[in-house]
Amino acid sequence: MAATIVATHERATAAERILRAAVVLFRERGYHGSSMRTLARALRMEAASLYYHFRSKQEILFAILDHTLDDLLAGVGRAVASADGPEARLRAAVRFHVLFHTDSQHEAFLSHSELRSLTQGNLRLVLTRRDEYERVFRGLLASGVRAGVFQVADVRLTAMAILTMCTGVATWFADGGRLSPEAIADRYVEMIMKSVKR
Amino acid sequence: MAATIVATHERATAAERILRAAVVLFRERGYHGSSMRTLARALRMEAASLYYHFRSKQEILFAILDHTLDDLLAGVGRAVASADGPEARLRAAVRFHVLFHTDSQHEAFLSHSELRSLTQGNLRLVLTRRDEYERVFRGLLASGVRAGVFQVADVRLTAMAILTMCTGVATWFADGGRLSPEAIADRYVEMIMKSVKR
DNA sequence: TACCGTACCTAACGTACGTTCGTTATGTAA
DNA sequence: TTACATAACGAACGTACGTTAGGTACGGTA
Repeated sequence: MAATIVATHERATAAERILRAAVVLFRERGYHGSSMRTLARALRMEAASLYYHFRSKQEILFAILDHTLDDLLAGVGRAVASADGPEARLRAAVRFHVLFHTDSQHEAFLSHSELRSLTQGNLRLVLTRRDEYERVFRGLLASGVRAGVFQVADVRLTAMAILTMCTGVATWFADGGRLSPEAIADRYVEMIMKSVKR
Repeated sequence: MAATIVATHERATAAERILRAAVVLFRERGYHGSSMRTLARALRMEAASLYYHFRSKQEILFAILDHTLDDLLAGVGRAVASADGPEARLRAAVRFHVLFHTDSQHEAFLSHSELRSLTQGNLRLVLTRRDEYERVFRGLLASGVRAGVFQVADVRLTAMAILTMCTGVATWFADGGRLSPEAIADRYVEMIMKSVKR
């Protein structure tokens, strides 16, 4: 499945452990609601020690979002390449998108909710690549329309609707809840295909 | 249309002006990223003066979310009552939901993004009523399924998908952008109806 | 054995936070 | 004129913030 920020199994480096703890903390209390001291406490360190691994709190947030975008772009690329034809490709892309938002739920959530906590320069870097990600979905829809298999009134709007719908999964999904990630992905794929098919 | 927190036209009371400025500020920088001094500056007051109108910063956030839920519940009630039959009712509810998220964009955004900044007691109050709102949509879907006009694999999941999709509008909608609120609402209604119809 | 980089520590810096206090100016009713 | 309510003020409280400086223990390498 989608790679998380770090390999979960091997012995993680200190920087990786910090990023993972920060993801959980930022998700729970938000970037501005989390302090370096709280983050350090979760790692049984002192706040000052964090500065050996990261230059600033902002750099930690940016690293999280940057790695998450790496995974998103690589994952959707793999998904699209694994299928043929607009319909199968959109299915694969949507499926990946949903599964990413359950597997890397917290990272994915932060990638949307904490954009406003980025400095201007970091925000630009993140937004550029997020646009790239969105363009993939617009492209899939457009080629399906050209091929005559999809019927959508507005490609841009539909892409946005699909993405925000799946992105929303990260806000309510609960591990061990009623539905498995696979079941959710399957149903989301069906709903979306039904609504875009000619 | 959906009532905003305060009447926009008449002379607003100080408390109303504070809430409106807080909505904009919290939306831009988040609750924890906004200080009472910054909020006061936006209103050309001193931070201390805010405490004449509100007991605490938390009370300001809660007031915003509480009023927003008032408007949401009242609005969806009106929408549903204005139509007959599961299909027309769902159309009306979705339409209202989308328009609320363009008209009261910032309030709506905060109602989702700043839940985690509420104290435990305030969170409980808000969540209880948000559940009530969600139940309306589940009820509409379920009665459509019973009537044989809808076909959905999982009512709960579909309701969640619909709501988060429309809620997402508040994250990207831009006043004066390419599409009017009405156009967005119309298209969202069509996409959703297409995906739930038998 | 001497040294060096790694990974942490304690202590402190200056700043900003939410909030409280006592005070003041203005308007209104008795 | 007195009395009170309203709505604001400046100053200060104690606490917490992000960050920096300087020091220490340790494991490996020359």
